[in-house]
Parts: sequence; structure tokens; C-alpha cells
Amino acid sequence: MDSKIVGLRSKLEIYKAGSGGGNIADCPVRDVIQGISNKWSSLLMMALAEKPYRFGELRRLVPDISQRMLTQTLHDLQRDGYVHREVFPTKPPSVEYSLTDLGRSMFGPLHQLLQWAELNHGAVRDARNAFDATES
Amino acid sequence: MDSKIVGLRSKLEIYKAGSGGGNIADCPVRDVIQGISNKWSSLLMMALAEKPYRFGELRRLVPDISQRMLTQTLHDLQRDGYVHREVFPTKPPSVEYSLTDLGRSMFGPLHQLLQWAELNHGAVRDARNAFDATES
DNA sequence: TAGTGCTGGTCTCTTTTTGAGACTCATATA
DNA sequence: TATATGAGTCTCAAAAAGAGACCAGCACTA
Repeated sequence: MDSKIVGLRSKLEIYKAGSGGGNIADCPVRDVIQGISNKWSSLLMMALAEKPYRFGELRRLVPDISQRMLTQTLHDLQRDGYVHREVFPTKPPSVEYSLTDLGRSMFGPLHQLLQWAELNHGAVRDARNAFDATES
Repeated sequence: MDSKIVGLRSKLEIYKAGSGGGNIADCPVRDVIQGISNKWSSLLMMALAEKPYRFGELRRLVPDISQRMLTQTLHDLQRDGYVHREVFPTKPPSVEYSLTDLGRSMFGPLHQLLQWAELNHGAVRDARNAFDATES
């Protein structure tokens, strides 16, 4: 590993880190990122960072997610260790989803990104409008 | 961890911010996040954060992206104002992609998330293994 | 007692998105 | 003449996502 001065170190090495031969295609960091870089993950993480929610509550909170994708995204987040799923023996049984410690840990940096988006969505919208105006 | 001061305010409000009636479905923050929460955006942002690259260089750098998705993702990143595209009149003409100021600004928080992934991919892998062991 | 609603899903079908790979075009080199 | 190059586009197949019906068990209502 040609790790030089930290600041000059290729940022791509983060993606390559641990992948032995340096093949960027099968890299653990990329694997982790792709688990949370999909349409619904960050939205559900944000909801659950506020407080635990039940399945139906999440569905009402995010009206445009399909039941199928809600099930699947929660399942994936649970599998990656970000979300805890607990069944309560009510009638009918209810299921509560909450963040794990790992999930809260990951939400830290994710939250920074969300705040950036909150501060800069105007700039992004302007860039889109400018781009769309010149391309046509 | 991410609690006290900011935590009293509903984190969901970031997603709702600016959407008037509070409908989470058409929210500018969500719109921005979904522009960068896809399979290839963060990977290309990371590459371009290192230095500008040409189209073919990016393709070789990320061997498992299709030419079609590379074109499209770069186009989307350019439209959102993160990436600058410059054509040089060589023969055949070459095209260089680089981050804009907005892109570099966004890469700050994104980089934090990537570093989290670098530090914690072991924990995520362990969680996956544990989950896969118990579900079967 | 039959009907209705609640829960958290699954199943199937259709539409959208992505991937694989051939093709373009003008030039340069073998 | 044949082939390579750079930056894409085009077409077709495969995968993923969306829409919406359906399921089970129990409680409440008519």
C-alpha cells in the first residue's frame, strides 16, 4: 500500500480499502454504501432516527412508498444491522422498528448530508433550471 | 449522540422543510438526496473529488459500470450542478469531468459518510452474517 | 351470525430502470 | 486497407420497482 501523506492520499483508496488487489468492483465500503444509497433507505433512517415507528405508521408517514418496498427496505436495513425489528403480541400483532446503536452511529454522517441538502436545495434547483434552459 | 439541541426538533422536518403543507412526498430535500442516492453517484463523486477525469478514464476506473449508466449518471450530476463537463477539441475530442464548487461542498458531508463506511464495514458484514444465520 | 376492520405482510402483474453489447463518426496509425 | 481511439447512442434483454389484490387471526358491530 503506497499510503503517503494522509491529505494527499487518494480518496478512492477508501473505496478500494480492504479489497486486496485493489479492484474497486468488489469493495466492502462500496458494498456498505450501496446498502444505504437507494431510494428509500435514507428516508426511513431519518424517520426512525426521530423515534421508533410501527409498520403501518411508516406507511402513512411516507405515503408514496409501496408496501412491498417498505417491507423490503426495512428488511435490508435490519439485515445490515441498522434497524431492530420487534414483534409485540397484541391482537393483531404489531411490529415496531427502531434504530440500533449501529444505525444511530451511521445516522450521524447521514444527517450531515441531509442538512447539507436542506441548506443547498435552492442551489441545486437553480443549477437544474439553468441546465435545462441551455440544453433545449 | 446526535441528540439534545438539534434532537428536540423533529428530524423529519428536514425532509418536510419547504414543502409547505408538509407532504413528505414532494419535498426539495428529498429530491436532492435522491439525486445522489443511487448506485453510481457517490462512487463517481469520490473519483472526481480526487481529480478531474475523462470519460474513458472513469470507465476504466469503475470497470463494472456500463457506458450507458456512466453517461447518464454524469449527465445527472452535471444537471444538479455538482459536475462540470468540458470538451477539448483534440482529435478525437476528449471530455473532462470535474467537480464544481457546489460538488466539492456536497462532497464534504458525503465524505464523512464514506469514512463511516470505511470504519464500520466490518460491523455491517458481521450483522449480515448474523442475520443470514438466524433467518434460515 | 355474518360482515367489517385492524394488523403486517405476501403474491402477481405491469411499468420503469438497468445492463450488455453492437454501432457511429471523424481522424490517426500500422 | 485495416484497425484503433474517444465519447458517446441505440436496441434488446434482464432486473427492480410500483400497483393493487389477497391472506390470516382476532375484535367489534349489525
